[in-house]
Amino acid sequence: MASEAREDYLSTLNPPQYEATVNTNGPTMVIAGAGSGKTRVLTYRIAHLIEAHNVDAFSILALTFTNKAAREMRNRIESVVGTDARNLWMGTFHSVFARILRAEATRLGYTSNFTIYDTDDSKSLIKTIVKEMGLDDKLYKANIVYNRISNAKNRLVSWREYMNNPVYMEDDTSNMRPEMGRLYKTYANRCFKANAMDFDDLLFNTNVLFQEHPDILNKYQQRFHYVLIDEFQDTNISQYLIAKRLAAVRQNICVVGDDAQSIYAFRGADIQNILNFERDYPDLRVVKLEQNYRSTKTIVNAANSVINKNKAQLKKNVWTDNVDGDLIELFKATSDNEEGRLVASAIFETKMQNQSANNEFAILYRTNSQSRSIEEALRRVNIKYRVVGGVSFYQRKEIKDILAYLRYVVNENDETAMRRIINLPKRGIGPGTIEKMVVAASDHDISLWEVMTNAKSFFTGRAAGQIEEFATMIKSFRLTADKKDAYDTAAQVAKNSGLLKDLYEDKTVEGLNRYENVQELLNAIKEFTDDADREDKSLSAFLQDIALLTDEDRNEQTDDVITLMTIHMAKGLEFNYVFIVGLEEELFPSQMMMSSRADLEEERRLFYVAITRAKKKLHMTYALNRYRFGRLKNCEPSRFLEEVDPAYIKVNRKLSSAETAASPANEYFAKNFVKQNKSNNSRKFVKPPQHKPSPDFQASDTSSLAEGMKVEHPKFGFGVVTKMDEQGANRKAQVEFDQAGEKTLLLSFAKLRIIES
DNA sequence: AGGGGAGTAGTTTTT
DNA sequence: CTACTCCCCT
Repeated sequence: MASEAREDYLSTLNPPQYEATVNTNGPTMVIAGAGSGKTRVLTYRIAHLIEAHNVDAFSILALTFTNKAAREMRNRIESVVGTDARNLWMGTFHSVFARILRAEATRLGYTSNFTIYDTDDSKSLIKTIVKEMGLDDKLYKANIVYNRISNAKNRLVSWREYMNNPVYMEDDTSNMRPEMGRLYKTYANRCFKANAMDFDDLLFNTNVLFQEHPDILNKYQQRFHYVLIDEFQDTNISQYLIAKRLAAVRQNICVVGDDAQSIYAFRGADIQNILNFERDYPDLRVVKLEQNYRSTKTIVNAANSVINKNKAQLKKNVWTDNVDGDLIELFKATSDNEEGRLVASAIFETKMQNQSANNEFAILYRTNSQSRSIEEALRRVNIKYRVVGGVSFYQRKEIKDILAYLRYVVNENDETAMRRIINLPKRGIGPGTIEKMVVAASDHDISLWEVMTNAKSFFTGRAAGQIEEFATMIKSFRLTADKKDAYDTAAQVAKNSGLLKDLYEDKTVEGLNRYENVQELLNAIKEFTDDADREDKSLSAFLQDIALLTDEDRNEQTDDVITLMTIHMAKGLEFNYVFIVGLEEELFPSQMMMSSRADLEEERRLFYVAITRAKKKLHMTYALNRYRFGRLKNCEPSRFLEEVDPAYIKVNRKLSSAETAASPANEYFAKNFVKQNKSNNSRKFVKPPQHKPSPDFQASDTSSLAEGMKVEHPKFGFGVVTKMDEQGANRKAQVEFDQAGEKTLLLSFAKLRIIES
């Protein structure tokens, strides 16, 4: 089977795909539209390196964004080149460089079994520090502080540079948070003392390592002859610099991405990387993949009509040879509950008509909290589903509790883990006592662990004895960990710590569930130690193994179920039938993303990603009322709905409720969308009168727009402003167009040329 | 120290 | 609506 693929993998490629696959040397950038065979190119390129150029798999470094993507790519390469694929250095940035950092940890003053803090760990440490420094925790919220530090690290700004940078300082002062720099410093020092790195440190410290230790950089430059990066649009500066340094000698760097699908700017991803890339490598080979093999013409064209509204983007023309397909169906619901019912019945109908399986469907939303009403509706009609994401297994409290024990057994300096477990189950060691320990440690300039082992000599009271008892227990766990494998240790910890007993005695439904979860964790550890191929079965090895895992690495659901997930989670996936729900202002686009153009464009890219997940048919829904914070709020349809070329949309009137709130957007729909109650498959539709913008059309500055002015709109033509609605960011104008009738336009968005004042 | 009750703030996305 | 914090009482 593999040999067959071996022979003709090249013949299946279209010309640009072929070009991107066989030109393996020198810097290359592949701009790949949605569904254009991006992964194919990447996998075949690697396969080609191994097969045709006899490149050693050990010298190829391929970096992806998720573990899942790495795993799938490795499997696909394996099906072409065989087991050689296992020798590839392939994984997420975080996992690959965590591995390198472990090997070189001592050069940076860490030990090789350093702990990796996840976001929760980081935030709880920040909370502790804010409290210790006596700062207002309403002002210095863990989220805000964490994001600020994270952004700095992702731009490679150390705490020292941060505190010396007047721009940051002024920024913080004007935000009433002048202590941010000190928090960054303290947080960084505490992580270091705890022998711990957070997610951002894994990249930040790799940069430090390569910068300050040229011999190490050189070693890895010699090792990796080829560097490939998937989802390049999602990389941040820190990640880009690592890759650039590694490829500096041979210049064999290949990046694949789609600027239109960049949806992680909030996490530091920088579209600028794509532009910098062209600047950094003048003799760059750029290949564009523009043919979409995934979706119908309707879907591809509708998606294009949306993404074209963005200003910041590379020129690209995504097209397809596929059939026209069904129109996009738009449902209006009166409430989130009705939205769920509409979706459920549409799924039911589609299944009946097309004999389609559950796993051909996906329901996509902006926020996880939207799944609830949908789930209820699906349950009512007995459609099986699974919710991807949300609280993952490794984030569950009971799992984090056990893992904190295990982490503390491995790393006695892990302060965050210690704080989590020292009074769990209750041992009479409260916040006051912990405070005393911290003071004693800093007074005598010793570690917390040293204080704990001799608690009675530092302070009196009943708690001191409890602490020593706890320390003794941890010591016994460490003895076990030294001699036995991960499973034996974990089993002992679960039993002797008292955690398992506490859970066992809780006979509520949730309690039972938690108990089962812990058992499942123990099973996972057993599986780990039973793996014959594994050399290191220590607890430390297990913790390293799971530190960067996320939920989807565990559930290999092959069941025939519908998938519910956020749009972010859906990136890279495809489904025959896709439902995008909750298309309402302030929800999608999210109200937190409406204040700047850049943010709004990111939301639009997110919408683009959602649309392009669909192969055969797309449904979109919005609700006029929705529960938020337990209160019923009324909502307006999303502006994004207006941005889809109406030619590709069919408004479903049969199912939508009769009365309409008189919102501007509703009027827009009433006027612009053609009602089509029968013939689902009809590809004929009446286009609304389309205006061709004047050749010299240019959007004017609309800040002084007033009633009575004559304007031109690129699509609606000429008209007169009949009413202004001045409301800060949501400034709107009502315009009576000669051809297209009356429209309400959002001025932050609509392009208008003022013809006459 | 810890449990219970009242009050309050928060929901954007994730390696 | 829920998860978290604060405060009071034992």
